Amino acid sequence: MNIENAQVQMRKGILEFCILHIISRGEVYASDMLDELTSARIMVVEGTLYPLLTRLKNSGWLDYKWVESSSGPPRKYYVLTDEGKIFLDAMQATWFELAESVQTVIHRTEELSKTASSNLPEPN
Amino acid sequence: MNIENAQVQMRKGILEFCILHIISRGEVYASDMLDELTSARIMVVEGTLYPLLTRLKNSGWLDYKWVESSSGPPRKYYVLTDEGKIFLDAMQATWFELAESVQTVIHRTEELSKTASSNLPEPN
DNA sequence: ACATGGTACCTTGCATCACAAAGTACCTGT
DNA sequence: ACAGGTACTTTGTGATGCAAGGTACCATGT
Repeated sequence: MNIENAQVQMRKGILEFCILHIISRGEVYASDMLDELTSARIMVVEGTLYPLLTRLKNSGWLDYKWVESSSGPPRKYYVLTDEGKIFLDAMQATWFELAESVQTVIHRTEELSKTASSNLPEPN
Repeated sequence: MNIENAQVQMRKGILEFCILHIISRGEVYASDMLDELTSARIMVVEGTLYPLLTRLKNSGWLDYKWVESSSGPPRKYYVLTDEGKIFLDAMQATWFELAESVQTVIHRTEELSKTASSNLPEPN
């Protein structure tokens, strides 16, 4: 295991949440999402995004329609279903709770590192 | 896929970070960690924690020593190695960047939902 | 000595999922 | 017809969370 791998792990699940968010704004297709995620510094590649979209579609949270493009092959434009909106709300609540839990852990470490310093050898 | 599953996914990777944080405070054994994580409302079970500790140990970020208990079997007390401290710092930076990226996505959705309302059908 | 219950750590097997890589298909310009 | 760009799809691999079951140690009561 290395740091890159750990960073990837940390992003899992968050990705799903961010993609739902982007789709909630209105109809978008995959390349739109890639641009948006990249600009938010959340790196994703096609091999991750397309299977993820298919999974969300099969779960009933997304729907799509084919739209002809004036330059290139047709595109799948995705929208959130009503169920998807409910799911997104639940994910957002989970995100805030998780962020708060992590903050709790970080904060407690900082608190304890003050009081616990008396147990450590003195610095040079 | 269901909401519970999605919540589990979202927690992946974060767990590793939180466990390193807890160990960074001083020597602890697995049950200590479970208590601490539970009190921060981050649910973990033994089947997750033990393999994770083994992985972190094998990666060189943790070390442990056996300590006799006055009541029960001996315990493995874990500490961070120097490499582990560096890794923890990197994980913490990643966490803050990730939280900021997610905040960017949420914020942009809120902004666009204001201006984009003119494109939607009027409510009844 | 033996059984029981509690604590602590470990292992196996399964399902999920990110990702790389390779493939398919459509459109435009020359 | 061919080349190049865009868009979507599929296959295979490796990592890993977790449920379930297992092993081992200790203290207590009889």
